[in-house]
Amino acid sequence: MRCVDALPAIRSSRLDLPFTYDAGGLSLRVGDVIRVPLGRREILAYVIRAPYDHEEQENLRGVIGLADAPRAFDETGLDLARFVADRYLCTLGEALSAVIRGESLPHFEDRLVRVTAGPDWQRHPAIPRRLLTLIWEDFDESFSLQRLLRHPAARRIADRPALLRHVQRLVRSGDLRRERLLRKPRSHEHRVRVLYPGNAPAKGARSEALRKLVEAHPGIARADVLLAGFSSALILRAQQAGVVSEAIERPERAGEAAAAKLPEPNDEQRLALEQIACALDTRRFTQILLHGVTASGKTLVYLRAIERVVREGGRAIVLVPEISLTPQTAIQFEALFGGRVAMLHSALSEPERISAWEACARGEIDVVIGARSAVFAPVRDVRLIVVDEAHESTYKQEIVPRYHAVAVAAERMRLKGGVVILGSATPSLESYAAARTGRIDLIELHDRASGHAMPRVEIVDLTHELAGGKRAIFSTALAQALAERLAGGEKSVLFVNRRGSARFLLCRDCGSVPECPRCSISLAVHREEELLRCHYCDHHRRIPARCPKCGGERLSELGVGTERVAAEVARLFPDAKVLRMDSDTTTRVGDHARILRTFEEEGDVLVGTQMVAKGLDFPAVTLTGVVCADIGLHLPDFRAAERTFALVMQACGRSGRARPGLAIVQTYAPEHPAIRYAAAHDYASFAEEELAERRVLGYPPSARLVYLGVIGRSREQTATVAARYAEALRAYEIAEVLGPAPYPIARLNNEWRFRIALRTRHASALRRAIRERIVPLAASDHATRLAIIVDPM
DNA sequence: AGCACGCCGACT
DNA sequence: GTCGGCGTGCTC
Repeated sequence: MRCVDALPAIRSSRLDLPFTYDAGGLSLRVGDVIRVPLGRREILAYVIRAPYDHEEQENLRGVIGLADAPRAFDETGLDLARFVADRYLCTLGEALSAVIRGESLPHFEDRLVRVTAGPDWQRHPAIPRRLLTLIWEDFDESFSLQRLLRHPAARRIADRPALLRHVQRLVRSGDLRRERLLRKPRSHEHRVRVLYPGNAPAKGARSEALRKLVEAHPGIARADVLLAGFSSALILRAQQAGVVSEAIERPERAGEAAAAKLPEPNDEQRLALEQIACALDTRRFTQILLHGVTASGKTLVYLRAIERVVREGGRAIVLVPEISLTPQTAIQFEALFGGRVAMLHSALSEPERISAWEACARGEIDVVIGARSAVFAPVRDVRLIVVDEAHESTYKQEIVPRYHAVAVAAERMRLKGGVVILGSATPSLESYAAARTGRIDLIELHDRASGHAMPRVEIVDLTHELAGGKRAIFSTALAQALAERLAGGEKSVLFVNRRGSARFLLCRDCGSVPECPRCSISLAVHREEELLRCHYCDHHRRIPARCPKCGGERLSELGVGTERVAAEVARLFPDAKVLRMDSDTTTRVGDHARILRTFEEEGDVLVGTQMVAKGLDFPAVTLTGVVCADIGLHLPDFRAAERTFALVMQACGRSGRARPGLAIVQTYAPEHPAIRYAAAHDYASFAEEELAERRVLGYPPSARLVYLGVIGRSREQTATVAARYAEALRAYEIAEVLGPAPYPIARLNNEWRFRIALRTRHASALRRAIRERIVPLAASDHATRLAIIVDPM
């Protein structure tokens, strides 16, 4: 009999088993989507083992047929999902959800059809009248169950299980009829909306800028233009006026002379490229840490290395932390590789995203650029994966499947005998330690490609500065440096790693601080919106004029954020053009680029969170200030020092990229190694010292770390369950068990959270123990959830 | 995840 | 006596 193993297309932490069906005469491949019976239902399932012969097996039900859909994944995708499931302790189905573009696959949709003109109120005393009115007055005659469950009004009436009960009752009484519909999304040819210059002259500066961009890159993707900060309204107007024209095209192969467009590498870059070429030629798995100071020209190394891979018939993936921050880099790639490059970013429409993914699977794409999920792109013959800014924590996915893209990239190249390049100015200590011991190769770029020196860094000790009760945001040195730039027409960038205007509101009379009712955290002050906001859930309320506790009027705002700093600059320098960039001001596609453009054209001071540290490369910036380097330094997180070091290094790297620059770092801890060494641009010394510290404390890379989060509504119950898991693990003696202890934020969204930290040198044995002993325990506990975080960031 | 089965309290 | 609550358990 021809058997086939298939995994139900149900995303659940239960039901982790593949089922075997009778394949009949169907020819099926791994990743095909099939229709199969399961219990009394028909469901969709993914083939995870192609048909194989097996002696007569009883009770096997037959595959109904192939769903009319593109293949959901290929062998590589399945291998990577297996790796993720094993390494990060999730089910195969959960791991596959990262590999599969769910939107492009068929799915069953439950639909409800109204049968009666109106339900008999009396017959359904248990169903809220408002729900009946909603269904019979606001919904169509036929509607999807999903829509009802998501409808805001319905959610206000009852929670999901209750709504399902009510619906079931209406179905049974005959007022509603259930239908199950197989929805098939259509498959897309890879088409891209592109822009060409038109004949009409542009009117207006923005229109002119758009025309220039399109003239420089005829055939540029519309999505790239959006990302570059041009609004769709502006593009539409320019089209109507004939300044640009739009076409829908099938991307073409780039010209042969691709390499000729690239600048010549300098000596260091040439050496790096030779080493990469050697690694590629061995066709054996190699990881290379490309440690290059900011502005050392790592991008040119990437471009040339990829160009070589593609020239020899291979393909490449480029991972970037966040494309919207670096649209210019992305445009460089497109200019070089033309239609053979697929950019997976947030400005793409859903069909564009699907079509790009499918074009990868069809072999039309040589170079994929995207955020962490692009590591799963279904391209074949990948010989090189570049991870830019590889130390960034955005490569770790915070939701299930909680994978790290760098680990997945390494696994992918290990399977294929390819090369991973980890590019960074401040490598993670894990990768640096691996390079030091020779487990991965190391290439260093010491010089800025521009030839300019690193900026001079001044540390300002705020404990001295603010002695005598002086409370200012800017030290004398920073205020003066700002004044000088403004007088000289140069630009400044100020970093504050906190958004809003203040971290909390303090009553000077009774000492109380307004806290989030759902989380154990103080509410941040947002002056512009006049709101107190929780940065962890969406709770917000008006800023009170008096203390809600005691009615006192002496309310202070403590802990500065971007808003407050921007306001302070405006107060001190009323003529300065101040811009602010943080997640509050960059909610739409293109906002980053728009703010940066305004800053370049007319801005004097840019105030922002860490996000301004990337992709900002303006010659006129000669001053960067870190307003308070200590934010984050004392967090209960073993990476606190590493993060602070990286932030200060990045911040300093923004200054003086074309002229001599200055960086001022304000801190209460001037002697802290993270700050001292960053100011000296001395990565190696910082790494040595921090690695020694990690060794003593048993933190990565000296040991592997796993967090088990136990989360539930009841504080006592959650604590008890967590203690039970910890006890069970202590009995194993394969890991040091710390805790359980409350999370740094013990309550989030009305749920209590306890954490067990596990430190071990036997990671795989620990994973097995968790999988075999703790996961089943957690599955049977209804009051709590278990979150497993392997190798936390 | 669905959907059965199965066992206890309040209504026709 | 039924209806319907939700606790376990199974689905190739």
